[in-house]
Amino acid sequence: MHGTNGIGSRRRGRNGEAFGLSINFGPLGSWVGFNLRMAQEAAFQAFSRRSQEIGESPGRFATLTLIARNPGISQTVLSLANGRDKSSLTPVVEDLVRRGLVERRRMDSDRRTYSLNLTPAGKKVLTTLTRCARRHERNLDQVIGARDRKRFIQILKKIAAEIE
Amino acid sequence: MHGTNGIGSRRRGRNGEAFGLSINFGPLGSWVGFNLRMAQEAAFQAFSRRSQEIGESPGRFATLTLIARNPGISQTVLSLANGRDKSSLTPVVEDLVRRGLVERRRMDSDRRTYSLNLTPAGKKVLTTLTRCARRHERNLDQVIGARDRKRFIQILKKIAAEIE
DNA sequence: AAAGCTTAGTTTGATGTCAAACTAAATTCT
DNA sequence: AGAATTTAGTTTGACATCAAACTAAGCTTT
Repeated sequence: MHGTNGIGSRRRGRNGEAFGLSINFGPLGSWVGFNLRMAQEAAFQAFSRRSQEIGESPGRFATLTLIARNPGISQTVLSLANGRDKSSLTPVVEDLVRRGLVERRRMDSDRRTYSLNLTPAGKKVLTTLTRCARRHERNLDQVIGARDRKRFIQILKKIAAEIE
Repeated sequence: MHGTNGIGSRRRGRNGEAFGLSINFGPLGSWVGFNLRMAQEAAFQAFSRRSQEIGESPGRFATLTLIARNPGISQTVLSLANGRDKSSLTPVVEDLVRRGLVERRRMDSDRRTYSLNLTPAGKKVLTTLTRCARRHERNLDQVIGARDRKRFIQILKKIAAEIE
């Protein structure tokens, strides 16, 4: 605490941490919630820039990966896996289908359910996006350090799974 | 990697991690970006629920804290500290002023700039919110574990500051 | 001191998101 | 079998956010 936290000290980070002014963050500096948000935002922005360079929206990446890894997955399951509400998925899938990256057909067994699969074009786009994501990850790894990386991810998973 | 990651195993988490189905997360499971997003989302939802119980929006909390700790702060600096675009702050400040939690007056030295301060009512609300946030943090601490907490926050800060 | 540049904040338009209401299909109950 | 309930996906309405264009005030340069 008095851990004012070093942020106001001199950085040229992208979003919120650039200023020579010294800000008093009070308790925020030592709270997980706030730092989690700042880190997530920064990482997202970084990936966003990268993926826009190759003309794709960053949000499509997890969606395409999940479809690739779980062929025939339904929208509801996909939205759960992806941590978004199913209603958010509707326009995303629409867009992916429209652009010919995903194929979507009703299940025979249950005609409410859609079955999603990547098209060859979708696979190709995913390959490109994955390369891009790998560079991004390598970058994050450098910041985190190989020593802490595994533990760090473990904690993130634990938070996602267990927080009340 | 083969760390398919344990998520599909059995959880009742709030947002995206509840399902008995086993999903193949592919590389996502071991990537920082994805796990960061899932953790942030879960933590945010948890705090959101708590703060709504006391009738406040979760986003107001950091804003009020920063104003309290930096009396007379300007909107631009506040938005930087908070990691949001200055344009996002406009309606937030409007709302806080309207509800009598924040006082905002033009600076004498530079009449473009606003000078923000908490009103007594604002201080009171912040006290309540802070109590609520402390409970939330205690909860997070339990999940993270005292041993790793400090290092974990350090890494989050590092990501926020250094990621390209 | 007038012209041009910079800065603080607002407005506008696009996105992404959630939650609740809705539709249609499937299942369960009696 | 018919009614009631559940489930998959869509629609709608609210909100948060960003980025770019804008306005007004201040600063700089000549």
